[in-house]
Amino acid sequence: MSKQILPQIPAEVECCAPLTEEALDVDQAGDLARMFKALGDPVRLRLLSMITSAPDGEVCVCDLTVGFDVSGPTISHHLRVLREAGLVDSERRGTWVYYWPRPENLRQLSALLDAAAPVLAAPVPA
Amino acid sequence: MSKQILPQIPAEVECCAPLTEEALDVDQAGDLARMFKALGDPVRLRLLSMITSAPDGEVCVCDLTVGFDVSGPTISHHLRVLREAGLVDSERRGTWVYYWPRPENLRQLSALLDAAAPVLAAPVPA
DNA sequence: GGCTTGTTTCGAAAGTCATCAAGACAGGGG
DNA sequence: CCCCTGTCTTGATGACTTTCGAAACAAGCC
Repeated sequence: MSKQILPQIPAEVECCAPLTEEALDVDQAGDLARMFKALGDPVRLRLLSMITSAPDGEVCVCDLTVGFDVSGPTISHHLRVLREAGLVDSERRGTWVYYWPRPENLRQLSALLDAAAPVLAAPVPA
Repeated sequence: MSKQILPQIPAEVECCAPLTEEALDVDQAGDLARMFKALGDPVRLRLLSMITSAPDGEVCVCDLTVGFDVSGPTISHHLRVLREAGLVDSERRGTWVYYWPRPENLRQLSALLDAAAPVLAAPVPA
């Protein structure tokens, strides 16, 4: 898995001017938006949460298909989107395929949003 | 839907772990996915970064339209998506409209991603 | 009142996405 | 070797998104 036939896994995006100091440039915004877009679907968000909350640090696809009202191919499609966005990685071991998170990219998104939330309580106009 | 084609997980075994974890439930995933989806566009990400990095804590729309290759109506559309997702808020004051961030929701997303990034001791399979 | 500038809404064209069914591919076991 | 189960790819389709120009709305100024 993680086959190179499919292009464009952001290996690891350069880190990372704090959002509070300077606005994103166009290239950064493109890479980051692809990761956020991958999170912008309820099925994918639940899949990721199941992957990241697995006690073993990885999950078999056979455990992911239960509990969703969508077909197997659709799950597979969403897992591919998550993988190509750089949020998870996967590997076939024997009969089953396992997925695990890529913490470096998840943390990058987290740090970006944390920096985006103003520290001082904003003097919000009424 | 599609329940008919989901084969029951074989009674067996080591593949299928408990799966009774604290994964997101369906309602949470829907709300959160709407916010992530709003971030999943490069133009919106740059808009948000300009809003959150503003020294005054807010930005006039007239300052946001410069620096983008898209038309005014398109900027307005993206700002509305960010506002309806709960990531920013806005107000008209006289001639101009101002936008500012909503830190509580930005921090919620940040915390979610931070929790999703495993504590790095995870024995990631080779 | 009418003009000017800033912002949003409307309507439409082009592109992207989620989803399914059907079938292909991979690996284990008879 | 063929079959069975698990997972992925293909191809199609309906829904949604991005974007625009044109028009509407809002507020200030002559």
